Amino acid sequence: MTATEEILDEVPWSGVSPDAARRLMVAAVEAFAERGYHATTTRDIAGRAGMSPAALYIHYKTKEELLHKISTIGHAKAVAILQSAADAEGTPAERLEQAVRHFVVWHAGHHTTARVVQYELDALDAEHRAEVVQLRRQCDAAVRRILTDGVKAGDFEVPDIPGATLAVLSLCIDVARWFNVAGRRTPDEVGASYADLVLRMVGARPRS
Amino acid sequence: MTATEEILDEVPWSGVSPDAARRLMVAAVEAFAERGYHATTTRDIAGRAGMSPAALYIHYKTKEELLHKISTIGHAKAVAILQSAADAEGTPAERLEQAVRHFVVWHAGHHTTARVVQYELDALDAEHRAEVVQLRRQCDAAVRRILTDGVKAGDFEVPDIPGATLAVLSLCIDVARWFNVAGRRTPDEVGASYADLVLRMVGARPRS
DNA sequence: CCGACCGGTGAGCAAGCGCTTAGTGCGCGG
DNA sequence: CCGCGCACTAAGCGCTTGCTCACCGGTCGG
Repeated sequence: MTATEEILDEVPWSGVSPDAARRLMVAAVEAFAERGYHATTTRDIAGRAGMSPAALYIHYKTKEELLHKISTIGHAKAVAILQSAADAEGTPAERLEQAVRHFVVWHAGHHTTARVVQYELDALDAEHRAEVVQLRRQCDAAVRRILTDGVKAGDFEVPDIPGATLAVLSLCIDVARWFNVAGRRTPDEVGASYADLVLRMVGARPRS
Repeated sequence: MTATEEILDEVPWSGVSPDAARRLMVAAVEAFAERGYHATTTRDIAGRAGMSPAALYIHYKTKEELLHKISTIGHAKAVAILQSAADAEGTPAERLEQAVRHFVVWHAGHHTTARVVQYELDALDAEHRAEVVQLRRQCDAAVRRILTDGVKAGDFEVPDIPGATLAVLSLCIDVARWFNVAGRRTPDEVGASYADLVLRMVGARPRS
């Protein structure tokens, strides 16, 4: 099994139990991704899960708690993907290639989840948002570490490492916005293409 | 006056009249950018404009019409920036540099407007959304034209022109999401930096 | 000097929202 | 075969929402 298949096979909330709570979470992810958090009603979520509106409140205190749980699970996965690439063996170019490819494959393959995770952050209340922002900083740190290593080794040519880190993450994250299952590109293709684009952005010397 | 200053000086809705309608539009842009379309109430918009809730409906039929007008004006500006760069004299690299720089300067300098324009599209009703999607296609066409010219001239090395077009626009658009006035970067700096990154992405030969 | 006009207001309607509560059906230990 | 616990529902509460409407005050042509 390839790393790509691993990323796509795993349903992010497979660890959520009981079954009814998971069904509600899946329904919420779909609804939030389609219409946005504020435009989604608790009745809509419960309806998609085949339950009455009140059932939601047996498993979650509020609608916002649902979003918070989704966001936390999603961000944890993002951090795991990027840190795993940053910690991997190999040249900085290989690690950056892996980071971007896996990160993009995840955003494309799970674009409904990713859309919620990346674009509904403002709907969280202050405390929960602060929690999630911490996880995002870890994403930033992982990418920055790879770039720094590459510059130190003389493999990358990057005048502004924080700026380049931001641009790389921004490029990958925005995949969740435009990726469309009906489109011609598979997650794998986008991942490979984006890895190539990013290596060029950081001025990686072609492998000899 | 530099092109950058021109882009930033012009308030996008300076052509909106009468004065009260413009004040309402400015208020709506701020509110939509801060909290999102669905989380913004008509009372909030009217309040920011210093008017009663009912005043909104003298100048706009619905809250959605306000969003539609904002979106149309914003997209028209985006199309103008990109087409102007595509039509400009100069090498493909120079035209691409100008397109990205001006587009990014606009997204950073008017990041509240840009956020609404780029991220609240789904809140439009079907007919209005279709209208705006047409304008977005023109953005795509302008960038694609520059890339095609560059490849034909042998100046760029791009294996997948539609894919690269998408990536370039995606990178620029996402600036509206993360750009923060309190941050250290000015719109000009981000624009210059992003133009450089994009030229690398398309494998532009360094100018001789 | 007047009355038509028009941008703006105060009050409020119908609908829909997040969430609660009293009650129901069902599985399971004794 | 009973009765308890619990996941779940029907009904609905209090509130906010987008939007409306009767009314008001300043301006201006005649």
